Amino acid sequence: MSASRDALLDRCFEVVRRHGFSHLSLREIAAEAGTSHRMLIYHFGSRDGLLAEVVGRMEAEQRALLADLVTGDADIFTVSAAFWAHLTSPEVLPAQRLFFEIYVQALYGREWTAAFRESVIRAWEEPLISLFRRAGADGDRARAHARLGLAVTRGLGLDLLMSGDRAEVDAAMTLFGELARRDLS
Amino acid sequence: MSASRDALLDRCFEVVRRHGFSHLSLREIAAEAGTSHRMLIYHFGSRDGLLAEVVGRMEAEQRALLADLVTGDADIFTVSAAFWAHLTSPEVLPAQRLFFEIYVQALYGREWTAAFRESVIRAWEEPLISLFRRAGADGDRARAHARLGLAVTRGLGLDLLMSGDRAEVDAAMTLFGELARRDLS
DNA sequence: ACGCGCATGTACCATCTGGTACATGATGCT
DNA sequence: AGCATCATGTACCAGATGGTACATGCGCGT
Repeated sequence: MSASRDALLDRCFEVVRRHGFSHLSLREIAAEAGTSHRMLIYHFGSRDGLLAEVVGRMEAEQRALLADLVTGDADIFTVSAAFWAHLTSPEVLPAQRLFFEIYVQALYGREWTAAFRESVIRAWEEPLISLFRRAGADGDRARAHARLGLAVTRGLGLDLLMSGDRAEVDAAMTLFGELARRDLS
Repeated sequence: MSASRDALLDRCFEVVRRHGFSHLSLREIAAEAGTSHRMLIYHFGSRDGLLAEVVGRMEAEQRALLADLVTGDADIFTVSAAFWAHLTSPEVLPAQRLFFEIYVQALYGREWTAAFRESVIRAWEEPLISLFRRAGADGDRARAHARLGLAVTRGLGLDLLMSGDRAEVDAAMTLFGELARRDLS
């Protein structure tokens, strides 16, 4: 794809990451990204087209993160801790709002979220299950642990975003780590 | 407050519960509720005013539910099970989308979500903590359990809404129940 | 019966929306 | 040098948006 298009998408992604999208018009996104709405239509076809690509960018980031984390022989506890530390770091945390904003649009069945809908649960399932298997859980239990761990991460992430109570949310995550560890050994 | 206004708000709440709000204009909400946008402005002042009242309605429902659940001498496990059963019942589950949609708008600091922002974490904290205390956890641990339990409920609720995998999500919730119970006895 | 306040309809407003038409500048390939 | 492709600007469109002005109905207390 063309370089200018990529650069444009980068900038739009940054804009959306910072401000969200649901209350931003095409023109506002364009202005914030330093271009005209005409250009966004030209490159992405429509507002939804642009949002679909932005979502794609976010998915790609998540996949990269996942690949980064499960590499090598790290166990589930190490991976979880690194994942949580990453998600709640000051640079990444604000971007989590965007994740949930997209999530909600996906729940309403918006077409441009199709790819997101496919990946948001499934992409994490297999890698997590195999990590839990390695930690000693059998089939169904590993699956339940995977699902639960992901839910805890997202639920506590939401709490942290809303409340800002980092210490208390971290304490809850630590508690969960204890509970899970106890079950697996 | 006037009866017609209340009835109108009821209907708007139903509309929003079913379809969400972020992609609905004032006129569309009005049409769906069987009135004119003129009337909504008249009664609620503005679109945001209407949304603020809708959010108030949702908060009231949640408070009523909470009061209903913690009544009497039920322990935390009974309460949690009842809460989860309620949230995931076929009538209530779709309305959860709305909860998360409001949540996201609150994360972006929309003014009409002020009341929601105040209550969404705090209203649940104290009652849950005292339930966990009764179950044998001391101060900080009870607090961490409360926070974690709420996060699990919301995280798994999100998962269920997205994936529809009721059996697997229920299994994860059951697993969490086991883990927590083991810690508390 | 009358008046008053709540409720409602009609018509309008400026502004913004996503999207298009058309012309023109750049940029590189042959 | 000339041509084609990509990129971009300007101007426009029909329709929708939140909100307002003004008139008018309807029902109740007196």
